[in-house]
Amino acid sequence: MRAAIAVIAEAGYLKASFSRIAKHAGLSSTGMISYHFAGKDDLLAACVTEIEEITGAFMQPRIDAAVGHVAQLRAFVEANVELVGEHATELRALIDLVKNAGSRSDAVDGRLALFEEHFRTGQAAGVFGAFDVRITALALTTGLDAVVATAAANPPEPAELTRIGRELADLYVRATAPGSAGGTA
Amino acid sequence: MRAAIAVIAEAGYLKASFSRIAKHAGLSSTGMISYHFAGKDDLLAACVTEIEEITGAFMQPRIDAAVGHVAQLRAFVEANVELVGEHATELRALIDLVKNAGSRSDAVDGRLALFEEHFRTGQAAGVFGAFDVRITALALTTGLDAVVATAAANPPEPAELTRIGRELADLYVRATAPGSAGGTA
Amino acid sequence: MRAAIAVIAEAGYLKASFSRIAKHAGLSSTGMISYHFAGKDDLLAACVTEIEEITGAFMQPRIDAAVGHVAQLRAFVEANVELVGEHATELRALIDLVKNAGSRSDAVDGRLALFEEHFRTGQAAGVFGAFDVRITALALTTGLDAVVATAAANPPEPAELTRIGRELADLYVRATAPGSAGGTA
Amino acid sequence: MRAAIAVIAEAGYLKASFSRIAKHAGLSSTGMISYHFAGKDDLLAACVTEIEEITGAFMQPRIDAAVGHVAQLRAFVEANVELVGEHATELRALIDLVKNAGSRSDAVDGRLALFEEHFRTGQAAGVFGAFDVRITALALTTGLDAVVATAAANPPEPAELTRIGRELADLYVRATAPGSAGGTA
DNA sequence: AATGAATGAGGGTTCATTCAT
DNA sequence: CATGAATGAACCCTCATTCAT
Repeated sequence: MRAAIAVIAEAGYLKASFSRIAKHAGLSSTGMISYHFAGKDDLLAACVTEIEEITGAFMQPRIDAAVGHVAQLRAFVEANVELVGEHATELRALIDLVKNAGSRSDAVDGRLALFEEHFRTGQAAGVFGAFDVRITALALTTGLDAVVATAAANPPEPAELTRIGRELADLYVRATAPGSAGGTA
Repeated sequence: MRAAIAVIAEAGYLKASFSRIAKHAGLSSTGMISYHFAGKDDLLAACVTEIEEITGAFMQPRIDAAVGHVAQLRAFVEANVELVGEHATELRALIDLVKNAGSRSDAVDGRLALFEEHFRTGQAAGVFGAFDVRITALALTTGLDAVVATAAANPPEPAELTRIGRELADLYVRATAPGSAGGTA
Repeated sequence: MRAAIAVIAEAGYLKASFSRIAKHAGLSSTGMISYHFAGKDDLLAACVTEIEEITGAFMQPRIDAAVGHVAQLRAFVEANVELVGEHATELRALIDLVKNAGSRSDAVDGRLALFEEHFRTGQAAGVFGAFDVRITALALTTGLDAVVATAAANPPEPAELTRIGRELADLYVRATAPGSAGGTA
Repeated sequence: MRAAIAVIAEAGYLKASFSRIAKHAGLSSTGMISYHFAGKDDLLAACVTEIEEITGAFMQPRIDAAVGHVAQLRAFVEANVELVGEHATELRALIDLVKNAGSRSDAVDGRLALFEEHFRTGQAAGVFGAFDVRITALALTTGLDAVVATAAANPPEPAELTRIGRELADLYVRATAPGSAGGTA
């Protein structure tokens, strides 16, 4: 399964065939994969779960440590970007998996809903502007993914990573801030 | 080639095989496709070009009509979202193609560079904040794509489309505006 | 498709894989079979149809030439056995296909129904005894198949074939004749 | 081994893989099956033997109780059909095994030889007609199998079972009776 | 007696591509 | 411009068998 993740990260979802995974795992045939997993979907779902545990273990504490809706948004973004420093491979795989989801996308929908809810309660608390939460959540989560994916493609140094995270967080904080924004001109 | 676009939009990049495209085009064999196009990459590249001409014809005038960096940013976003009303199929195909680009992505890189340059000159003119142009361009273009893709998946009414475009443009204008940005809290 | 029939006849239904059929047909890969037929079931159904046309062309005239229910029963049995002389391969294949039917068995059910109906009208005409038509039809058709299959396995000389047909027809005529039947001792 | 019989009866010979049998037996691996049996043929042969002991225990006494060749033929047929009431599963499996015999068919050949010999001695005793014993034995045994198989597929009530047995026995007694049968018309 | 992992072969199917017609 | 047949590779999956533990 580590092999599957590695192959997806390196060769991409499309090329992640059982053959390639088996070879990468040092197996002589694809039979063993079918033996351990009910099918390709099963394997991929297992990968998603595994990776999410890893990323969750990294990100959750940092998010919980933040106080207030804005700080938590910032923490989420920064933690996600910093994650590239420690789990670039897993992130590359995860993003590719999520992109070609089709069905296995409980995760992605979950995060979207989480953002929406976060924005909604933040708006009620007056710390976010009066934007459409669905559209905003969608745009910002996918934008975040793209930045993470790009960073994970060839990971920069930690300092640069921190800078990217802060830049993006700034961007998102600005975008969601209340105040005198967005007249038609 | 219209058939190819239709198939990609309906069945997705992954399932867009020559057989399926041929059937959709009323051809009884895949031979003709190989005859007209050098290979699969060639066909897909041609599709991208074709679609871009269509979208360009729609968007370019609206962008050109806008005056000033901010208004042009807004025009780009709104035009792109409104495009869903007239070319949902093409947009679905294009976004799927771009997602699974790999190589054919001159287009995507082009748009990214365009955004970066737009931000840079806007910053020089003092109408945008001092953000990192690369990160911002990346996050905003992909976020835009996601919103467009979601809208194109099952297109809403024109009025709703206009609203979505304005919401997203507002978000992006806020995100790129100069001023009192992103303190750590 | 002739290859498929030949392989089924020689190697049996179980071993009739696409590989074997392709090799026997002089094809270099199994792809062509999947190209011409929607699936294995499709191929096998086509074989059944093909064989039934062949056997029908041989048997039907002889059955039609017979007058009366008893003579027609005899004609059917004898024609079926004589068929071995000219189409042993096809018969072997057909019987193997029918044995492992599962679904494709319109044919087998058809013949069974035909026998039942023939017995029923014959009983009404008073030329057959008062036996249960379903049980009788079932037992006699499968018995016929077994004799044909055995003969087809290594076909005897025409004269012997004729003898076998007459013997079996005699047996069936006796079995279905009206009169002093089956006391418990 | 009981598991093997059950699986063959339910899923059919074709689908009776070691995996399925192991699962049905509550084993977590197929290893144990290969450990206990030399191979698949060995397992299947063992199943045949096992089932034949069961059926023999039921049928033999009833056959022995009958006096005279005709009565014994009747007893065999009726006992075999009645067996469905008590061992439908085993019968389904046995018939499937015998159908796809290939090699393991000592049993089936044995029964055939037994019938032939029974007919021969009966003919010598003058209680059977002058038919060809081989052809007759073949047709009647397979016909019997088909009726049993159909009954075993979804077993009817005991009374109906008795009726079927008697009907079939009547048929066979008639078919083998001596006398003025089978002129060419 | 039982497990779990591994193997190697074979299964049917789909694909992009080629080519004579 | 179009067809239809053919190729060779890759795909996911199932199988019987083996073996260390």
